[in-house]
Amino acid sequence: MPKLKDQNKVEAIHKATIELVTKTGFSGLKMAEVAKKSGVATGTLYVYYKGKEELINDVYVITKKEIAGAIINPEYLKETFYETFKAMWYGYFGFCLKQPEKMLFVEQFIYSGYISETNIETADAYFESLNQFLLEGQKQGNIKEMDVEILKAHLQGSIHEIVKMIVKGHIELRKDGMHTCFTLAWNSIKK
Amino acid sequence: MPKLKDQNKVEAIHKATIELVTKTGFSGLKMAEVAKKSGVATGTLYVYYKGKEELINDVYVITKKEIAGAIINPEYLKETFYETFKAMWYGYFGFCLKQPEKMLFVEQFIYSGYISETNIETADAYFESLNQFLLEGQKQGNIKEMDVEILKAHLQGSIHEIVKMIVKGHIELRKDGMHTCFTLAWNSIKK
DNA sequence: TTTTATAGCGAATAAATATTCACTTATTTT
DNA sequence: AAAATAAGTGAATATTTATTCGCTATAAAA
Repeated sequence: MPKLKDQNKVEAIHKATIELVTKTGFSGLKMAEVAKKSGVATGTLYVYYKGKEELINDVYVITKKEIAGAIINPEYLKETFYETFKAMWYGYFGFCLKQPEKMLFVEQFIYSGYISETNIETADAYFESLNQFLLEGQKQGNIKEMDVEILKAHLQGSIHEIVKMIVKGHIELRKDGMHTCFTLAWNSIKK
Repeated sequence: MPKLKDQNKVEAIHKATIELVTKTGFSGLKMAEVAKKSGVATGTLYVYYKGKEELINDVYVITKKEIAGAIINPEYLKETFYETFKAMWYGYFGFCLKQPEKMLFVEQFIYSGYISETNIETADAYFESLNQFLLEGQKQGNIKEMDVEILKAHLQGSIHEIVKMIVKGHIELRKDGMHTCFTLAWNSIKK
């Protein structure tokens, strides 16, 4: 029987793809660069993927799932809504700070049309339990009664933009900096 | 003496550039498409610009200036900090909602490295008086005392993300929807 | 009204980049 | 240890896309 595909190579290809797309966008992603950065030959990329588009779609779904996992985590379930929300917020903020390239990679695709509708739906489904959590918080009177999609957009937009500024070096995050940012978020949504 | 450059053509080229970059990113921008969309020949683009990079840089600075004008406007100066802030927030939210492609165009360039350092500085200078306004609000005790860059990132991130969701059709903005969004913003920063 | 300089054109060319393919290498099974 | 099968290679090819260039049209000046 034959040689098997190397999981390390797959991961190296994914990592290189994410980092390069972050810098250049999808159209700017060069297969030759992905190959070089991940330590394989260009031809090898076509052993793993049909082409550039399939590669991107695959990485997109995997990354979205990983992001969902950074927000939705059994460990974050606490006694009160506030405590759980706080754990989730810190979980996601921390993830973005540690791996901003994944946050940026996923952001790239809002209007691109490169990700297939099916893959977008698959990825969105990972976030369903977050909706449930927020709706329950509204019902219990913990947070403002309003369109949950707006709430999520507001919270995510704030985190993403702040993290971007930190990564760019425009903001220096001090000791209590993360808590200050959390307070902004909580004060905006609490009832 | 010769024919003069046609200002209508310049504007058509800018408009086409913004709309196309929004969809495809800088690397995905095709000169042939810019030409087609703006109703000129590809060769004409090179009468106006040295090449793709110069075109992008030019449009970037112009668009950043326009965005600054949507936030910083003498008409927005009111009696109280709250009222002025509200006018500015509505001004910018309204601008993004009306011309999301300009918001998205400028967003594209955070990590791209396509905009020259000089042009970034030129563009950033347009926002200086916004910093002054926020610092004054902190001194007067109207809003939280914290890094103004974080404040701006938080507010901008929220607006951008909400507008993106509206434009994508994921959120439907009802009668009082804009006010709901404003309340999120104000509650987060007020003291 | 003639001259002249530049706008404007778009097919041709040059440059960049995705993909293929004939070949080599490694691993598993027999 | 030989055979078989798929991974892995990277130079060659195909495709896409930026830029150039010889030409025409037009507006201002003489």
